[in-house]
Amino acid sequence: MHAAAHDDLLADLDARGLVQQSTDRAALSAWFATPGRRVYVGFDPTADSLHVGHLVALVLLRRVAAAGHEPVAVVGGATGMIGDPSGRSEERNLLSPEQLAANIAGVERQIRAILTAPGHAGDPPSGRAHVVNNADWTRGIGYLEFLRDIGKHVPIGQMLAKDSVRSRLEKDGISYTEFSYMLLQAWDFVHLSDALECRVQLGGSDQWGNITAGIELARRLRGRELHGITCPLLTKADGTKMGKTAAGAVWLDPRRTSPYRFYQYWINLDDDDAGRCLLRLTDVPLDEVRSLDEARATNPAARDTQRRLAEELTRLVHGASGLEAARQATAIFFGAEIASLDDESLGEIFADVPSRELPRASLDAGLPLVEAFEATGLAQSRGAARRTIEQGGAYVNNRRIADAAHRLTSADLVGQATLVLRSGKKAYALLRFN
RNA sequence: GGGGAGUUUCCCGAGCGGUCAAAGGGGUCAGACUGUAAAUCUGAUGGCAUUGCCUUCGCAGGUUCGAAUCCUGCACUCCCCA
Repeated sequence: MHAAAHDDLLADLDARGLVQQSTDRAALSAWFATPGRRVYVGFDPTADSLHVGHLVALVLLRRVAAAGHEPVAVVGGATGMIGDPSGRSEERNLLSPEQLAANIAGVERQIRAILTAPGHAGDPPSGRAHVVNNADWTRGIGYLEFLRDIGKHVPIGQMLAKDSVRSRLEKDGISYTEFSYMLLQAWDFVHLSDALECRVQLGGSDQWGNITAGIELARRLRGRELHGITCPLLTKADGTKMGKTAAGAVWLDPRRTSPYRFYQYWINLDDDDAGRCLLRLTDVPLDEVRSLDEARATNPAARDTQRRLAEELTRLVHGASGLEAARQATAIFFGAEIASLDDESLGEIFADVPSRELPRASLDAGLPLVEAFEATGLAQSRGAARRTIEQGGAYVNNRRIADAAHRLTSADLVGQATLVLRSGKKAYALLRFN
């Protein structure tokens, strides 16, 4: 990223509101004065896909690269076996080795894709990116060895003082396993400073305790000074977590969250949230962010910020083709005319909409609309379907049908065998006939 | 161990022999308004069918023409005294 290549990383993070806490600024600044510095962020493979909550960390790594340094993404093959107690009120369930392996594979693939995706102006990322698995340097260490070489240098008093541990001790307690988590992460940091000359760890504010544990360990073990920066956890104006919807988390994996729904998530954000996300999660230049802020203040209805945010992030995560698909689906979902589409494009556009197959013969006698609504799950019962229809909330192929006795026939088909039902403004379902 | 209060439809909460599928609020769904927002307003909200029928008020029995409402037993929850 040529324009940004030699910008000061710290200034960039500051300007975008991405610094919550950090170790000594002067020392950090001095270290970053040399290009090509390695900086790491850890990702624990708790699922086979990352979600929106991980975007800040991913984007942090991209900023590291943009500033002319080398991002190091650590996938927690080892730490994922233990479970990070940070920010958790309860003990986690352990993942099975098979599940963990699948998660690692999925998460690694996503990290690589994001770190190599082109930036907002289509420019490719500069420099090298490292993706490593902490199981690789943890696996071979025996328990006794670990206790003697690492555990010996970690005072229990400091461990007990960490928020993540203390809050758990005050509530339901914590297992020895999760208690030990921070030692593993601390050792990661020391190892990365040995192996890759990586001296800075970034993370969410809930990682501060784990990061400082690593810094402390390096000081005792190697007499080496490491640094850490945390960024504020991204939350929404209403206090809820970013990336949570009624339907669950918003995932980066298109099989879990389609590009359309991913795009829609950002489009639907509140003004303030969208502004903050644009600043923190995209590499849209600051002067453009500012002009969008102004545009939002004077003409919020245009929702330029939301649109821009959705475009940037959908392209980053799902690529240009994913963005195109999301836009196309958006046009259909809110535009109306469906009649001219064929079965194939219907299937693509409505990919993440529930669908139901019915025998073609059911159309011959006329399929009651109430039954169709119930069959697709758009209505929980025929009575509920009838109410929706009578209240004017039922649509067939985006045309309102207000007659509860209405029957569907083959004349209602779009393409050869598909029919699009809608309840209310946004709830769609597909009916296919064979 | 002794005394008292309770268990209602998704949630909270009225009902205390028929007019109760059960007030009110929340939630949810739909409509209007709108910026695919927030707020607000309107309607709907057990199931099935065109009057109507069926299943619901902790569980099991009973009294009654008729019970969520009365009686008996059981289970669970809460409060007070030991």
